Amino acid sequence: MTTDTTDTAWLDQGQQRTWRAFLVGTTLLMERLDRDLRDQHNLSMPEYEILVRLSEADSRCMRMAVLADSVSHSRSRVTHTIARLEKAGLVIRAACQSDGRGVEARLTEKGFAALEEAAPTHVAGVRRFLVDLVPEEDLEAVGRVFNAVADSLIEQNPAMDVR
Amino acid sequence: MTTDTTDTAWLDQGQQRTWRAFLVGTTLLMERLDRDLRDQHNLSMPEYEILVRLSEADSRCMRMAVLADSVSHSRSRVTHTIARLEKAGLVIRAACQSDGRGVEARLTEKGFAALEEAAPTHVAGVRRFLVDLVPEEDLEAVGRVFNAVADSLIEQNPAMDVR
DNA sequence: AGCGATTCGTTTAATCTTCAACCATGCGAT
DNA sequence: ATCGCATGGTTGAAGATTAAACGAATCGCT
Repeated sequence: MTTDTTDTAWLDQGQQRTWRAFLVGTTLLMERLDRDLRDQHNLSMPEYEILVRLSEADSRCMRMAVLADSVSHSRSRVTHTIARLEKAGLVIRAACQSDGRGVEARLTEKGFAALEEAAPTHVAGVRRFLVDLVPEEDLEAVGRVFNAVADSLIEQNPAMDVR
Repeated sequence: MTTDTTDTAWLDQGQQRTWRAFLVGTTLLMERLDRDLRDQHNLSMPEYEILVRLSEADSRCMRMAVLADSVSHSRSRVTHTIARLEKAGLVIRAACQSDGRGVEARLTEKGFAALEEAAPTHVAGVRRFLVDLVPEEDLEAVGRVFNAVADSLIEQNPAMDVR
């Protein structure tokens, strides 16, 4: 924008540069982590994230809605993702005991094994392309910032296992 | 992961929390900015980004490949995005003078107007859900971090208009 | 108990992105 | 000149995500 007849509070040059670096950086980072997982372990990032959450849950099993909230994806999306994982035999679905509407997704042994295999690749990527690249205090700042962002965007969200 | 027979350099708890906050935060942030643009201006984030780049270029016109590099999207993706924008009349394509293979995308008046309309919405969102939420020095850290990330992931990329 | 409003999860279709194959042009060496 | 190869960009199909509509079960209230 050059001439400006609005009263919009534009970003200053530094903020602008930060914002674009963020956009480009995340685009490249996500793409790279995703590609590595796909090429080496036949998993996408979203699929991997789901497996991680399940692996940490009691009896490696979670309700669909809780799972959806924990990764901040839509329920529809999680339904599709779980469907794929189920087809691959990494997860299995079962009706929920306590709530007739509910469905629980449980990690299979095969799913757990797949996660164990993929994890080192993923973590190495996160280190190599992010964590090990910058001073610890900058990384901590990133943590503060995105916690604030997430908090400000989560309104009606009971499942606070998010972080 | 609980028991660990690998020699993988796992993330410590703080790094882990940072990483997850980043994932969840960016997911929610992007989704929100995208939704706002769509609802109010019928533009997606990627489309908006393309329009921004074009608006800043000489004669509001760029080669496809340069455009692709500048937003860090695949060429195929940019082809599709530009096709949509062209159908909407916001952009027009023309053969490149100097290089018979080349195609230039030029912002139309209508496209420029659409961008002028959408920009305040977008910037307000970036402020509200990111910039205004955190101390300036934390934001600057974010800039440093993602510049480093982008740099480390850009190898063979001649177009350095990225930032 | 019964009724309306919510919540849960799925489904289908539309939209967007990725992937692989492809043609045309330009470049460099011979 | 011409051959081989790299680059620029598009295409169509496959894959993933979003959006909207839906049925089923639960909850809250009376």
